[in-house]
Amino acid sequence: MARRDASVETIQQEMTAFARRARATAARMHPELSLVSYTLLAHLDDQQGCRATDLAAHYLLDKSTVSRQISALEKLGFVERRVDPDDHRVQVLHPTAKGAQTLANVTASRRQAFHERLADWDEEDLDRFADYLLRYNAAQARHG
Amino acid sequence: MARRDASVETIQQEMTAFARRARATAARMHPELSLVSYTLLAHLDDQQGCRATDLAAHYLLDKSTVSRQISALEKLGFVERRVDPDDHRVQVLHPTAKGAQTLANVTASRRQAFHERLADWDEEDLDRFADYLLRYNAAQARHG
DNA sequence: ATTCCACGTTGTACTATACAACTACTTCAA
DNA sequence: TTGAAGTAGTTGTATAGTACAACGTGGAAT
Repeated sequence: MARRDASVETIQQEMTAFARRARATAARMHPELSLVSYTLLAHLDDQQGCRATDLAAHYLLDKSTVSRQISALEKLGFVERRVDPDDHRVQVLHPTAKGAQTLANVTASRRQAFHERLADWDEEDLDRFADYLLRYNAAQARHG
Repeated sequence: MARRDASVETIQQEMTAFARRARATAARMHPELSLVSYTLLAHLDDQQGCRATDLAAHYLLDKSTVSRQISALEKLGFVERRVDPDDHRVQVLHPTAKGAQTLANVTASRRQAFHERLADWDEEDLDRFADYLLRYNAAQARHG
């Protein structure tokens, strides 16, 4: 049991340390797109457009937070709103061409940073690490 | 190379997803001690006291940020300042008895949450996951 | 003794966030 | 078919965390 406790303790400490740094690191690397904006824009790109409400539900954010983030992305010309013809309350959000391009640049640069950090890992370790993270996040989603 | 790319992509996505949620989760679980306060207080406890400058260096925070965080912890009665007799510019920071007690409570509750999330993992996986996180964070510290 | 450096605080500004109150629109049921 | 209830989104307000710049005070070195 002692070994198990030690592993859990390390996992907790390291996940916490990572979380503390993540925002600042992202901001330093990509001043043009904060971690939150990046995530929202990536989701729009991925889903081929969706509603603000969907973003809020998916990322556990208040709808007012999403509303303001989307306004900011719109001011930057990265997102456009298309009113749903079937329901005039709804705005379907899409990345603009410019937004998609910026997203692609940031994604490429993030990807490169991760590749550099993980350059000396062998494939088996990478594969297992990815699985562990998926499993951990899924458990967190279930247990709060 | 495709498998390697896929793993890196997953690691990136999952680390990002985790980072986005961490603060809010911590705030929900422990309203009395934010993630940042918790971390700083834990460091003081761990180090048997240290300077504000040391905290700033260790956590890559501006000294003004640390100053305000420490002020808040002091107002809550969780931290006390002892002026260094050898250098009157320096305040050595220590958790108070109350601060240490609160820290112990939060730590216990965090530990339990992690244990629950990781309950169905076997020991070998936990051990490897802990190693991977250490290795990842060490690499991030080196490569920014 | 003067200049330079280190430690910490305070003023200011910005971002992310939540909650509550509101408007506009849709749906459903009497 | 109309009125009640619910949904989508915005805006007002407040808070936390953060950085940068300017500052005061105290130590160190030439």
